[in-house]
Amino acid sequence: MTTLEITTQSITDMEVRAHDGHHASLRLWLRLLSCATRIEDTIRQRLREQFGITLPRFDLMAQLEREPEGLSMSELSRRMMVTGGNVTSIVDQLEKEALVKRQMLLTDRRSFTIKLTAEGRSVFTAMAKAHEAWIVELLSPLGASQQEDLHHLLGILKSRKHNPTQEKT
Amino acid sequence: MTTLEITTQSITDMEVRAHDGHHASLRLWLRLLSCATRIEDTIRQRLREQFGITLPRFDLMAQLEREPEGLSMSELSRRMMVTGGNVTSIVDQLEKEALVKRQMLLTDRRSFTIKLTAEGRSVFTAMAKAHEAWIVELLSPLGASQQEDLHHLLGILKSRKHNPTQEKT
DNA sequence: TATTGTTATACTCTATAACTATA
DNA sequence: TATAGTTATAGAGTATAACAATA
Repeated sequence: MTTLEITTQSITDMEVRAHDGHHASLRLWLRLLSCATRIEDTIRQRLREQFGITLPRFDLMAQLEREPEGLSMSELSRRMMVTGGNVTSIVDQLEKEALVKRQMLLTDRRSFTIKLTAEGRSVFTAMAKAHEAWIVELLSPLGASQQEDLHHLLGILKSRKHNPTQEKT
Repeated sequence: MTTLEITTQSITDMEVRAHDGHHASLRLWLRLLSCATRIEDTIRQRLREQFGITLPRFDLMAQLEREPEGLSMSELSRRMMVTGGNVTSIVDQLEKEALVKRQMLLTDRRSFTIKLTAEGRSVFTAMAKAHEAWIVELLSPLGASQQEDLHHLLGILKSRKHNPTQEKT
């Protein structure tokens, strides 16, 4: 992409080389972002059209699906990386649709456990199946070994922690 | 990631293999999404903290920066893939800050051309420079040749068109 | 009639901060 | 005091649809 052409004038050869590397990184980033966004938008749209659900609600249900014992609000907040108030509203909506339930805790009356309802579990299973098929379809331009390569490269990229709230150097 | 474990019981070996491939695609997708989101969030946060600007406004300015002749509202809408009303509000905000300007068109009095102001251009240059350095930093876990590999693989992924509003097969 | 752009409205997600109840 | 969760508020981005002006 040429979205971000540099406007610097009169630079040396070394700087040119550095800028070339910079531009390569930029192009890579724009391509990465574009791939991810396009797939995400497709998923988002299909989830809404076919199941009347949003991605955050789907994600919250996915968190619960893998934890049959349920999760507390604060744990959901931590895992979904959003603040508590937002979890409250997402859980409210899902509870209104009887897809999840709040369960009192005997040990701590401030807290409770969020679980999928039976219906929530069954609905989620259907959604997850469709979701998985969409992903397979959308990634299909890449063969299996290419997907492995990509997985590996992204693993390296992911390995370095980005902690924007704390990192300073 | 194991976010979306399948709950199907009693499946045959072939189905297991298919599901393994499916799971591999899912894991790949979740990793891709996670990498993109983490970088994007970091960029978003730094743009706001250091320049008081949002990503869509930055993106709109980037579109204008590469088109010295300016762009119409509808062309901006097309390129940014958002509806017209949203472009109006983003341009309104940028115009209020004197970073872009609307310019009357003599040939069509319904339309006009959006351009960066001199200040907008200078501000954008500074932001783009910082932005580029952030990208270089955030992609630095990967070496140059790994970045090339990643770029290539994503190119393949991107090549297949996803047109969610039209595709039907 | 079709197109350009604006306005109005509504919805979702998000963060922040004040608040209640409990530990 | 600290923690769990809720509520209230505000802001951004988005889509849809009705609208005015012009082509």
